[in-house]
Amino acid sequence: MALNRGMDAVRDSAEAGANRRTRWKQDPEGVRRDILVVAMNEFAENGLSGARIDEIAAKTRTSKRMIYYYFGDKDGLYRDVLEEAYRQVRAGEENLQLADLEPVAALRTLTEFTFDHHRDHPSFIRLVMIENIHHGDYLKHSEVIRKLNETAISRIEGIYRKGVASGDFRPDLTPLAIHWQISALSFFNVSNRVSFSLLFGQDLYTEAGQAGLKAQVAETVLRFVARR
Amino acid sequence: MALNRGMDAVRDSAEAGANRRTRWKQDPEGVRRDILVVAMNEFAENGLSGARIDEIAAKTRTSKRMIYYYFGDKDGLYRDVLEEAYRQVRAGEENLQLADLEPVAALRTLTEFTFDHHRDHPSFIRLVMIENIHHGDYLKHSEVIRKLNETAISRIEGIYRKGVASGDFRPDLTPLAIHWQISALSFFNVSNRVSFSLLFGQDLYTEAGQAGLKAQVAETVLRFVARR
DNA sequence: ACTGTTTTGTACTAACTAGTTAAAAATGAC
DNA sequence: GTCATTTTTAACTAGTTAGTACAAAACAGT
Repeated sequence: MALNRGMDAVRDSAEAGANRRTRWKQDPEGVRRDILVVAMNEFAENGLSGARIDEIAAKTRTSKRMIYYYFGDKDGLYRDVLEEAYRQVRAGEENLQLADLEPVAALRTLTEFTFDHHRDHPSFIRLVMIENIHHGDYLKHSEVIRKLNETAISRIEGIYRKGVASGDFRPDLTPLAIHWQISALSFFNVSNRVSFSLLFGQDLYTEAGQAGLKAQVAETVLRFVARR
Repeated sequence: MALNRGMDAVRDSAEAGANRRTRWKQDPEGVRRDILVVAMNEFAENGLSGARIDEIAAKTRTSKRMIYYYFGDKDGLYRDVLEEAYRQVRAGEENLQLADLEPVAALRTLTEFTFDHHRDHPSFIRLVMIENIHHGDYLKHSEVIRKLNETAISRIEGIYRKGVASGDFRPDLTPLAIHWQISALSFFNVSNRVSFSLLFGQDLYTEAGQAGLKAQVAETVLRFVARR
């Protein structure tokens, strides 16, 4: 029974990646990815010390042995999960085309996109929360992640420059400050959803409430950068 | 050696509470409080599953046995820590006197106070983060905490009403929405400090940076509620 | 068929960790 | 002095958990 499940899984993932014939042998990449996906959920759900290797193993198509084969130990797995999470989220941001828009519209679009994007990636938000609780011990040692974040700032810088030039934006801000505002409001909406709705009611987290909140956040950011 | 430490500790806390003669026997309240303080730090620092009862016990003046004597189990201790944290933070907010101020000044004062207050209570912020990661499992079951939060909203409501009446504030907002904004910006500053400064530099977290950020947050809130 | 890589299963261990037992001593109210 | 409450000490248990040992099979390139 357990043996059958294992065999089928291997066959499935082999078939899935069988388009290209002569590259890899079985499906090491598939197995790695399978483990990463499951581990991301488990770490996001339970924290670093809360997540259980046996539980992760049970939810993969493969075995605990393979986790150690590919990731060494729990910390190694967590580190790779974190990097993968950042990579996924940043990859999703690349589709944005803001160059054609006028600055006000561009900033509104970017803010609303960020709001939605964070909302659509709660596991990522939770991993960032967890990493903050751990004082960034793992973020510190990942060079990969730092490089992924320069884009965010330079994207805003482009919009902001145009806005100042056109007279729509006030000239005394930094792109970093604007990014901080957008991040704070979009992040908090996801990170503190549980406690906020528990203490102050669900109104902000209905579909209508979220739509209103998104509009409110966009307006806050626009009012913040607007010339007086 | 360990014995001496234990004995001295008892004597210390007994002396500390020895002003009133004939009330309590030894110092059960003192012991409870000692444990709570240590446990709050440990839970805030390491999370619920990351915190170790033995470690907490070692850092108190008393013993592991007493933790179970007073709090039953780990969950009970965590629950009491959470309630104590909320009580402390809300108690600190009571000194605020905003009734005399005009609405704009009152809202600025409240926002700046909240910004500082969150910054001065990182352990509380971390406990809220942890509670959010645990889906509010413990917050849910605490009736004490819910009651502590009605004040926050009604305080804002008072200011907001006056501001709308005076024509300073626009009339289409709810006190909850304003509270959300103030909370989001003040909370994020503490909760995401590690990851943000790691990814985007320390500039916002120097003394000057924080002063600027506080002014910026206050201005954001004021622009948000201002009439156009 | 040969060979190195990938994959699996099972059982194991060594450390850790929440929680307990049990007995005794100190304390203070009466 | 009696007695219930509070406090201490240190060993112990039972369950959990990260990580390993070992043996063997399936696979793919040659």
